[in-house]
Amino acid sequence: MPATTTRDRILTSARTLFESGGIDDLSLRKVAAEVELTPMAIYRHFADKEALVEALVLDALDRWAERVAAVDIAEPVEWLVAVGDEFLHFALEEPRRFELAFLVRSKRARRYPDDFDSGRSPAGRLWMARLGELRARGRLVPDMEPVEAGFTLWALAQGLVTLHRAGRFVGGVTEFRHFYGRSIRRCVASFLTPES
Amino acid sequence: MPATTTRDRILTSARTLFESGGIDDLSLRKVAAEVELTPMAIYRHFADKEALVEALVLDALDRWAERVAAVDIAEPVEWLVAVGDEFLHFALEEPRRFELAFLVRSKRARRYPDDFDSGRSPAGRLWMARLGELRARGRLVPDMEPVEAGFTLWALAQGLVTLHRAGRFVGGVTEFRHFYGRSIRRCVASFLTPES
DNA sequence: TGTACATCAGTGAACGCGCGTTCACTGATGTAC
DNA sequence: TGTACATCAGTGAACGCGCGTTCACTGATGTAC
Repeated sequence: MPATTTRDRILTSARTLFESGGIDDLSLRKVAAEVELTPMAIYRHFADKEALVEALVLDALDRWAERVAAVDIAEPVEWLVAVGDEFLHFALEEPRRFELAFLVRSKRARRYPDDFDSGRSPAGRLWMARLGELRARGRLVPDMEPVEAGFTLWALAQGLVTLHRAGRFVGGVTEFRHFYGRSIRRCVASFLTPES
Repeated sequence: MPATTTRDRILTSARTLFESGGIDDLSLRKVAAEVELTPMAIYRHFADKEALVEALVLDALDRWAERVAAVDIAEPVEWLVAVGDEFLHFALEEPRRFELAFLVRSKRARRYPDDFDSGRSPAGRLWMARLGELRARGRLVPDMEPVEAGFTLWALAQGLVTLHRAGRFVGGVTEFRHFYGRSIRRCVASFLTPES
């Protein structure tokens, strides 16, 4: 038998509920029913509903950091493209966790440029490092700061995913993947000076 | 005295409520209170709440089409950049209408690529025309379809605005405007072959 | 070794809220003959 | 010219729902002396 704490079981249920129907499907009463507890028991473990959601956001941010850390490519440009792909996979495979990490307004959300300049964001630290490397090698276009390049790439990825999620892209997922891949590559390329 | 119909007064109230607090602030009961009618009177003019929201979406899409149509610049590249700016202004000046036009999932939403290829979207017709012109002049990068360029630009703009709305951008609005402008210009430039 | 007490997870009933929508209706206005 | 009737905007009460959170409580477990 797994030694899960009640707190963990609450979190797991909350995540499951959120995954099935987003924030509208997440109510303390439903969580309680799944965990087979009284709604009030939840208050023993979380101050209120907001605190529970914050915990879910943290979990989602961790998951994203994990995914980024798992990208094992040395060449910085290829690494950036691969992380761009990872962003899409995250959005497609765990759409609700993606939503928690990137769409929900939360105190835990990362902010440009402070959290990235300061390395407070684990995932941000990684892409800042690659972009910094490129800059050191003189491969970034003049006047292009690493943090600006990263944020722009992020915005493009997020925009594409948002439009896809909002049903603005008619074709199937495969077609969207290709479109997304081309866009990201083009965007990365536009930051770079041609290799000598 | 203005000859407004009850339907119009309902729509106006609904828009006002939506503008103040988004979809959560929009209830038939509140609309009714503002119009000084019974909630049930609304059903005389709209089938149900969803129909009312659809009407708001249509209104927002019209507003966007209007704004795009008002951009009076002949040179296609400059026009594209100006429309990119217009997108930001729309988002900042009428954030809720922007939300209705670009973030709410709706049957009326424009879809890539059908609605743009077919000219069903009034705003889309305009940017397709400019990009088509650039392509005819051989100014688009090889293999770049006008509709793909347009959608990519849209995605970048939407991503930047989404991140800003989600509080991911720390600096003030002015700083964001500059960042946004640079990104859009770079993106447009990346679609173009250098002028001969 | 036994006992008094604090801690802590969880209960159960209730409060007060706002929601979309149903149903059967009223009363004024317009229209056909 | 008068009358019967249809149309149509709007009313008012009620239904049934799910929500977050309050309050006072129970009963088991651990701990200090």
